[in-house]
Amino acid sequence: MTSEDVQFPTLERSPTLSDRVTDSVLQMITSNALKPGERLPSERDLGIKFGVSRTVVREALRSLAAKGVLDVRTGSGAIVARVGVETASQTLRLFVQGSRAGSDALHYDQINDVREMLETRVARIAARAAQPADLDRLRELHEQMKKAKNDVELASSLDVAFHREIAVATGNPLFVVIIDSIEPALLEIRRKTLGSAGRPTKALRAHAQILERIVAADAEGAESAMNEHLADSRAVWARLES
Amino acid sequence: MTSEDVQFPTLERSPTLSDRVTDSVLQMITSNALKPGERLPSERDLGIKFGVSRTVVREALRSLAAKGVLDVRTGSGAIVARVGVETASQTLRLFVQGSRAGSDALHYDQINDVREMLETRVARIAARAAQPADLDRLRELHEQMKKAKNDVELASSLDVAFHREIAVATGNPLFVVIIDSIEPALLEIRRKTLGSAGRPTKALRAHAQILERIVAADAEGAESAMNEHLADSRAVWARLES
DNA sequence: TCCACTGTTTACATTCGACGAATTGGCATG
DNA sequence: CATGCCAATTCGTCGAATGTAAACAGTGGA
Repeated sequence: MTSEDVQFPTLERSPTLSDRVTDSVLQMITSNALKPGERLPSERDLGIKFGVSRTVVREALRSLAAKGVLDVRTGSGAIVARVGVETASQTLRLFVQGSRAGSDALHYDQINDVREMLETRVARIAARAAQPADLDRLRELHEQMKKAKNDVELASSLDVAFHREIAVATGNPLFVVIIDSIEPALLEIRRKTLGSAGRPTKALRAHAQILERIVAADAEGAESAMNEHLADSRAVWARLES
Repeated sequence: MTSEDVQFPTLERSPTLSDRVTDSVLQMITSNALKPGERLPSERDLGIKFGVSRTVVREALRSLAAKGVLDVRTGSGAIVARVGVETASQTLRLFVQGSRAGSDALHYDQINDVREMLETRVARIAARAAQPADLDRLRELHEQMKKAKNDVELASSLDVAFHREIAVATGNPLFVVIIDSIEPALLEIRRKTLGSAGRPTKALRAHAQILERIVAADAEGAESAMNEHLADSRAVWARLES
């Protein structure tokens, strides 16, 4: 009898030792057995507990630190951390960037779909949730953009930053992370559209109106103002692309 | 004058060697100097190039692998990869989970804001973008959920999976990642609301209508059907919370 | 000529041991 | 009781050695 009817196990790409340690520790964290702020045993002790060398433990901890769930510092040890906006944003940005190539590429229209969905809703929510400090920052960014009217590069950054700040004003970090993920694409678009004649002043006017509606806590008004702004922006982009 | 109004710089503790190597390689990747599919030099060679030990290189590569930008396999080497949906979703989920505790906690209402924003728009886009295969999967999930009416646990999973599949049907991976990030929260909610009397059949009816509108490629109809479904779901939730 | 097998080489996986550097906490001193 | 110093802890980095998996190239047979 040859090996014809043997059951081939679903050959699980043998996880490396450090992968297994990573999963194990990660699961302890996600299951809340280890809470943020808590300190893990030393690398040496972990190695003993898992029966692996310290090198393996180090690589596992290093992976978790890269994911943002651990903060490991010299002399102190590894501390369970909460994944911050920066980490989440970075990963999502890498995801978007990576998805923009290849056959199943993320098309510009798809990013724009996300943007429209996000920004209209964000404008609405910001209008009813913005705190005084948020409004101050928005005003400040708007003023800076007025002054930077002739510097396309700087104006683009400020433009995108203005939109981001509206997301911050909602008080919902998820909105911030999402807008961060498409930030490079937005910046790219902005650089091109702002070069178009008359765009800077028009964009400034639109921003002024959005800001005014947010300050007035007018959710509907803020949303429709943002909607117009986006529609206009889209029109300019369509003209440039052709 | 004491140290009352001095600006304490966020003293950046000296980046470790492997952190610097990580940044260096990551920058090569984001700047497209290294394209997806390309192979990096061996760990040994990298160590020589950077003037560090192989251990340091290994930890750096391991970090990048955790971020999803590298795929390192035994015998072959490290290959630049595109960050996949799974990696992005995982990080975002960890972010959401971590944000649900503490004083600045992510409140349920905030997750619901994201959900409403996402699902209404997703339903609309899916209606005009869904492919036959997507529709098949949606129908299949719906059928399964019909059968699982009495198993709250299973029905909850299928319910959430149905919503996720609508996001998949848009063909836009960003929507999928976003819905994945709030999946645990959705599941939690579903488990509770589906326990309520009469909910299962009502949810099934709503799903049937959404599915029908998507199949009919009726964007407006799909959006409003989803809107009703969400409003209803929210009402049940509000009743349960009080 | 083409294909399958096999041995070699390359590259990662893991271990051990050692030393340096940063942090912490306790202890001695004034 | 406050201060400053020392010692223990823990991570950071290095180097060498051995095991394992994948790719490669050469060989023999059909």
